[in-house]
Amino acid sequence: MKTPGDTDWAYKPESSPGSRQIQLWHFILELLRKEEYHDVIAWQGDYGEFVIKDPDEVARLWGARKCKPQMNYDKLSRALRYYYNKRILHKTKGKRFTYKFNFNKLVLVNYPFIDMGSAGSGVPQSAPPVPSGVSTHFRFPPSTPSDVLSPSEELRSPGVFSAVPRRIARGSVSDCSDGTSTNSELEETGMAPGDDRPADRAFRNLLHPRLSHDSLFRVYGAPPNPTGLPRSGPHVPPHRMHPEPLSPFPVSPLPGPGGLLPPTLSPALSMTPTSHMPYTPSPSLSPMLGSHFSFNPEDMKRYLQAHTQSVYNYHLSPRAFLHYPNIVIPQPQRPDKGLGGPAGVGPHLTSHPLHHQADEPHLSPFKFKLQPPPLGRKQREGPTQTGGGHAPNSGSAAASFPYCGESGSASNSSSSGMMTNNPAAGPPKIKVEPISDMESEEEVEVTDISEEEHEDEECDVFSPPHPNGGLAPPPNHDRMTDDDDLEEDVFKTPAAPTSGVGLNLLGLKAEPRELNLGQGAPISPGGTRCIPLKLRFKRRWSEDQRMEAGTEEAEDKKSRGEKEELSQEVDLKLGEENGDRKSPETLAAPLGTGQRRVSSELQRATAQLSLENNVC
DNA sequence: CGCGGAATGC
DNA sequence: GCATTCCGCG
Repeated sequence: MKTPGDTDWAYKPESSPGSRQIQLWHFILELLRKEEYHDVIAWQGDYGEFVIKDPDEVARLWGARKCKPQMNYDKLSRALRYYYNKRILHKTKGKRFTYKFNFNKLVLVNYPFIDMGSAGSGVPQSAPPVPSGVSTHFRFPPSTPSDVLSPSEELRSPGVFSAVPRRIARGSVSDCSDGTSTNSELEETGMAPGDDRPADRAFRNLLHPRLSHDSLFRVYGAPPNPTGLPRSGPHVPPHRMHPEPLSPFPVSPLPGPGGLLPPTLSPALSMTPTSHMPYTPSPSLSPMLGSHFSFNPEDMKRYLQAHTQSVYNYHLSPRAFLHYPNIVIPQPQRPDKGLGGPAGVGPHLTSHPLHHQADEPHLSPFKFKLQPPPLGRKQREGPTQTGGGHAPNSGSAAASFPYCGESGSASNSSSSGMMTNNPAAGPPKIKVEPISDMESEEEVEVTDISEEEHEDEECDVFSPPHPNGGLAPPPNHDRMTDDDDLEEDVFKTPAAPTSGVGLNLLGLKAEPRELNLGQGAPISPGGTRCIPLKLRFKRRWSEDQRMEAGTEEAEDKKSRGEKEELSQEVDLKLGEENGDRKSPETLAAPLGTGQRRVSSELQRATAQLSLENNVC
């Protein structure tokens, strides 16, 4: 059902300016971070909440940007509304023109570097939706200093957002020229000196530039509580939090030996140290998507370890491991709340740096999923003209959005054919969003940034305690049906490889394997039998789900929930009834308590791995 | 105001 | 995919 090309739209960097036209939410973010526009739109309220003070103006600006003179708030708001389903935004009820970014889910994958609030001054403390209160900027932790890029090199690149533009007057709409150059208005090449604080600036430069195009990596930590409100169950150890939300730089912008990454900032990210990830994927592949992936065991091992560490330390979703069927993922136990552990902050987006050597910027094939595709209306339409040639990198202004690159191969996709005829095993074309977790994540999801939401439900309407809790996914049917083939392919490939590789991998996984779910599935060496692997994964996945219950929004689809439901949905409902989320034990129950023990072991194993590999 | 379906365009 | 444009409904 899915082809590499069609599943990733949400993950691709393309959703950001540069490759295609700017998206509304990007634009909004852009405006939000500029003081010049604080009169028209500004952060307000809790994290992510913003109010459009002057709808018409915002619409005008938007229209200008898109060269749609006819734009008006009504239309713009429609577009905004579409984001509800995408979970990028939601409406703050009761407050006019007030919306809120769903930062828990949305991870600015594409724009992690966005400043939410400004740099200079503008940001209202209340507003900075920025995670971790750390600062008002999104940032992603550099892997290692070296990795981070040489300042010199990066300095020149103006972040699109970073600058301080001169504004575009309302009239300046003129620049419709673009079409592609997304930022007419922002063409600030240089940043306005005025408001950039050195540190700030340095930081930005540090972050964006190069890394930006691999935006895939960044993530953004979930913000536990930017507002500083006391929370009963803080995920973040106090000492890790930066007290001053406003301060863009609670920490030195320059990565120290340890890099920014340290838990301090955005644990969310797993940008594991590059040094650990010499994993070299095949060209364009995302392990999951690609039909093939070639890798070298050693790298893989390192990668795995690094990742494990990340997961372990930061609570990243182990799901990320799903990409590597041959590997048994140690599953860190999710501490029930009390353990805030290192992870503390939230988390959640994991990335997989796949590039190789440390000094290289990562261009990762991994993609993050922002959200499951909206169910959209029925199932109309079929023309998927994917590739439509985007006229992307027109190089010219590239300055602003350095990304572009990638997408090439995959994105073109060939998907169109499939969609239309999609034989689809079961439901013709139904997407099961609520449980997107399972369905879609399986293919690509790496992210999921919202794990800790359960503790702060107040902040996100869209992410109530997860009903999914009770769900006990069938080990192997149900949703496995149609992706099977593909999955199989993907999974198989790596395993099958000749003896050499295969063995190595086996060795790698051997250890964890024992810990893994007891007698999960027999696995044969050489990968002859791949199926088991798959099953194992499924299982793992299931467990994962339970462990992370609470994560996804169960309801997100509110109304939609009633529409088409699959049996799975029913299960979800069960969980929903119960106001509070189930304890892990409860959740685990379906699978057998034995697993819990296993988890512990896994945890230990993971820890060991971490230690061993704890290079950074 | 705000919502969301439908059609349409790029 | 992502709007844009219309539009009826509450």
